[in-house]
Amino acid sequence: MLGCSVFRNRFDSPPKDERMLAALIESIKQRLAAHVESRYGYRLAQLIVEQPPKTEMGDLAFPFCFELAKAARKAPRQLAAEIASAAGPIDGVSQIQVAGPGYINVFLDRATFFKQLFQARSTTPKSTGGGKIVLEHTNINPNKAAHIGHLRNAVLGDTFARLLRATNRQVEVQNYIDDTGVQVADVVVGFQRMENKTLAEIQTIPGKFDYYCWDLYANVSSFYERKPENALLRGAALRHIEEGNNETAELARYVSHRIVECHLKTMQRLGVEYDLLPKESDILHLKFWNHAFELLKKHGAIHLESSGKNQGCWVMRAAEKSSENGGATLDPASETEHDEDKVIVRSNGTVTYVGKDIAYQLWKLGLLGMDFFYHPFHQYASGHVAYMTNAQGNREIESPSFGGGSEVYNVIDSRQAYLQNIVVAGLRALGFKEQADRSTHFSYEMVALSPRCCEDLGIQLSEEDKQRPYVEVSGRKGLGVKADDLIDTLIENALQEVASRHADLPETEKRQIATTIAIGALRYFLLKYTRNSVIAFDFREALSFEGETGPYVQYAVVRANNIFRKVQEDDPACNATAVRGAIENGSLDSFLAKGIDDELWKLTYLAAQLETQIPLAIQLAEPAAVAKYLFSLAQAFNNFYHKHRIMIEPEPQRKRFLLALTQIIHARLLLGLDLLGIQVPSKM
RNA sequence: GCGCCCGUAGCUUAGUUGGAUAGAGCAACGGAUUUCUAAUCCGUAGGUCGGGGGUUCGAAUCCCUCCGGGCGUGCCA
Repeated sequence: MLGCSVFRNRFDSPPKDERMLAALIESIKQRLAAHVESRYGYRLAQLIVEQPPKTEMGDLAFPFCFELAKAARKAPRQLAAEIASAAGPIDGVSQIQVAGPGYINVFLDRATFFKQLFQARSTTPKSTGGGKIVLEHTNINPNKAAHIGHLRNAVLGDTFARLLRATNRQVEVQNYIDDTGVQVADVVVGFQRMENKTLAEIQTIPGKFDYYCWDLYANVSSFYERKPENALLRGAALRHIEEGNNETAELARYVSHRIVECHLKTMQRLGVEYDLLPKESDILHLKFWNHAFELLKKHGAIHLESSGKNQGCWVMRAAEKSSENGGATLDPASETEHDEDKVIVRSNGTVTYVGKDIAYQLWKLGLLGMDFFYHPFHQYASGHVAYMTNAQGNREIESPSFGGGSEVYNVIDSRQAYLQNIVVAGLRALGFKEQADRSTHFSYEMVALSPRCCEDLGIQLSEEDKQRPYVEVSGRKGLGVKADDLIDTLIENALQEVASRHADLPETEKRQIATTIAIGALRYFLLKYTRNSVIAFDFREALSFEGETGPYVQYAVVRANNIFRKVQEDDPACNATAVRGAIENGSLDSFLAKGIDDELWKLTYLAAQLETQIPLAIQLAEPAAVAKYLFSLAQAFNNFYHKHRIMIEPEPQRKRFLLALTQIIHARLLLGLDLLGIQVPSKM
């Protein structure tokens, strides 16, 4: 379905160096640093490399002469001139220039670079070592349908997992199921007390169960407000669910499992899959918490409060949360002022979510000395199986091993930063300092609704809310855009476009193309914003297929495929094998030696940068960096597409060169999109 | 009150961890298609980077302060 078959095996020959650009930069850096040290006796603290503002000024810029100027007591520009003339020659570098007030600008050998880039098999540097990474994302309360906020979480987490895996890291994706929380309890109360339904009756509810519960959940709030005694039902239900082995717990189990199935289905539409679904109920029933509780008590990480507002609770104190060694060094004078304290165990003996989360985090890092049982829960079309935890089972039956990660990323929205800090503080208090350092709260801002979006949805806003830049999504109020609705709308819109362009295609193919475009649009939309930017959701922007969107990038790939196909139809000798051959047997050397002009070099160099963008995106934990980069590459390619008609290019060598460049870009766009979880349709 | 985040063009935003002339998209206006399909491209216009002070060769980026907005600070999650 992707690309045309002729070009599929274009990277058959072994690569010279998989990390060609990164390796080249590294070797140039080392050369320059060594030169500076030997000549000026100065060791540079860090060697910053950047890109000059214009291609004509060079490919790499080194501003270190400004730093060196102080130590060497010379003008930066003079230093730069000395170094530029004395540092060469360097492999892969054609010349070194002095620029501006003292930059050292390096020009790469374009012909050599182009050939190496063409032959590079992989554009992702493989990291060495590093154990398993446990990546937790999605974590939707199993009591209602997924909404756009959940989609942002899942797409960020899924994309980050893809990026890590692309660099050869082992990643285990976990989707935590809070099946014993208040939100599930609320829906259970709704079924039992508002609708008076038995389990058997609930089982016969047809259609989208998550949608049914979405409405029910929204109505429970007003049910609680109606009579004070109604509100007491929640606590009772929660207690029954936690205890297990009763009718309420059975009902909760059915509801949560059926909704988890709905969530998996929704997420699969976006290409998001999981390895493990750990359930909170299993953490409780397997006494993970009891064990963690003992550890916390033993290390003095939590205290039983004997007076004040938290009397009878086990709390983690503010001082302990920030304490490095976990020792309680509280000022006795401030004993009564504990606004920052966090209750871990309530006075009725039940544990809060954070407490359970500490136990879970310990297990994820292999520090608990306990394990779940597992069973296959869901098999994907790919054959991949998502396992679910169990509170009982047979250890003899072979199941994959889960947990015990050396690093943990928790994809959780930024509003929970306080709680995430407490979880990490808990690790520190137990003496697991290194593990605490390797636990990352992968935080992101919420998806809110723009006032216009609320209008579109027919939601009445108060005058106050209308003045706000955005309105928060609220599952409790049923205020939000459901994920499946949004995806359906996107597909319908895309289908209209496809139908208008390709009326002759069979219906199933039209729908398949529309779906690929819709998912591409949605994933890109959720990824193009950096993590700490609030997305004020707006239908017009989310449904757009033009400008900075997923379909724009997909379109560039489709165009490249069209070039390959058309050119070969027109000139059978000009196929992928011939192009590769021309590069490898040196018959293009004379053309390349004449020089790749600035315009085409700029494009080549941009295409090479995918491999530096990936580690950057991982280091910053910022998938948006890859999305932004791909858009700029697609944009540059579209410009190229208009300027150069490859099919009618009369000069054979130039024609092969342009095709080779198109292949280079096509391969990077395809790989980059795949890392974002975006596929490319056969036609657009 | 305290803590964290944000403020860049009319709107939505990026900015390579302090570098050269702050980039995009949308919207607006003017152009380009008998084409490797225009879900595209080119051009025009639009910026006191919230205000002020500081740090230094150099600040949208770091520090201080003020203004404006958001989130958190639950025996909810």
